[in-house]
Amino acid sequence: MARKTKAEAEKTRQQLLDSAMKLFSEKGVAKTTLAQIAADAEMTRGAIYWHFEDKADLLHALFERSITPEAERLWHSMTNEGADPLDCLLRASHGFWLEMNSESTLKQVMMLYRQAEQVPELAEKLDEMHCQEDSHMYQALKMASEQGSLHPEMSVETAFTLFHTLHGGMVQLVCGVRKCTVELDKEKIFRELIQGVERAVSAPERLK
Amino acid sequence: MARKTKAEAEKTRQQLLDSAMKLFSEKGVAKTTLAQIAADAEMTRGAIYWHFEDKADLLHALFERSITPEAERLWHSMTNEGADPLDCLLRASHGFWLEMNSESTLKQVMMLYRQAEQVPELAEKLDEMHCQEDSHMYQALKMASEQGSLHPEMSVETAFTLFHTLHGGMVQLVCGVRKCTVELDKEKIFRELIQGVERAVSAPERLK
DNA sequence: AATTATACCTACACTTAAGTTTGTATCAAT
DNA sequence: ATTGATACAAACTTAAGTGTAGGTATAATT
Repeated sequence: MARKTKAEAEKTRQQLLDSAMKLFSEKGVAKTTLAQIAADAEMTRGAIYWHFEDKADLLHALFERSITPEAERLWHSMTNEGADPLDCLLRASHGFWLEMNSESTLKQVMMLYRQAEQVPELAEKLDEMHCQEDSHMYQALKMASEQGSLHPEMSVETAFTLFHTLHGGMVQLVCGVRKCTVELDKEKIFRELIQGVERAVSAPERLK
Repeated sequence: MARKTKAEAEKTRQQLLDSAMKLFSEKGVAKTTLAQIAADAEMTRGAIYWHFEDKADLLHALFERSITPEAERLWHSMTNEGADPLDCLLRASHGFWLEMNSESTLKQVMMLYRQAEQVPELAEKLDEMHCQEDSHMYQALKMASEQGSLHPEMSVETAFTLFHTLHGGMVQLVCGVRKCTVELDKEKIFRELIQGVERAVSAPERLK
């Protein structure tokens, strides 16, 4: 076997990316070898080295393909024009948690995020994206604060930290090996959690 | 150079553990070689293989030395007999965050926790410890609930998840490569955060 | 139809880090 | 004082994974 048409070549490239995404997010970048990826895609390492320069380049390509779009989708849901900014954030968080808890690509992407921390090259890129996300969230909270939606003893920075930390914790809870002893109805818990967070950040008068 | 007295040998063993702790928590277990550890301790790998069976055994010894004591210290602070359980938890969380934010051994230990996830051997042991911690936190919250300290729309499970997730998020925030764009007065933020969490979980009448 | 560039596969060389063996200087005990 | 056990160092072996050079069949180009 040998040369294929351009379309076919692109298809194998995508398969390689699929397999890489699967294995990287499952076992981590460090513990996944190029041979394993090639095997999963029913190719050889030769194919990988044809389409990508090396392992880092492969990871980079994965970012370009799936992560950036997911990130954009995420913060679009946070900044729904017109609507109440605090409400948006709460809804977005709720949606985020629910989606993380399913077998979504978002979850896979988040798994990759964690793995990418190890690779300095990509850690920078991640930081950039995180900065943008953070900035959007911060802006939303600032708007909420200016509208008087925040609790008087809850500064914008604290509210930001609360959401920020909760998100990180959720990712860890779902993606991490860290099993939680207490298994229960996630849907209900997430709903109650959001309500709790609302009590934490909202101005009293906002909680009708 | 060669044989030393028992005291001296024990000293090098401790130095090896120190160096391992330092490098493991800094760069991760996978990316730290035994040669680097030996070099940092101004020894050779021979010394490591004398005192420990292999890399995993070295990690295991690190756990025995520092992690278990730290864990016990932690959940003792959560279950202060007599005092209001919810108050205990809130105080413990506050202290945890403050300590995590300094250059404490607790922080190093938490860094190790994250790294240990990669090693299946240790992941189990970690799970055990986490289960105990979880169990203690859960019990404290259950007591609080029975005393009517929890908000009517906040189940024990949800409160548990909130603390659990916040803790995980804090660890990630402090230990992770994930830099936070917004730098600010941590002391103030932590204080406000705890107050926020209290509003989230407490029964209305408890917030005099 | 002949040629060239593409899209791989195969095999091997190179690197890195773990693990093992051997050597050796010294402490401790007889 | 000799001997054996100890506490390492240094050299060697092994294994795994990366990177690369060469081959090859076929699509694309002329």
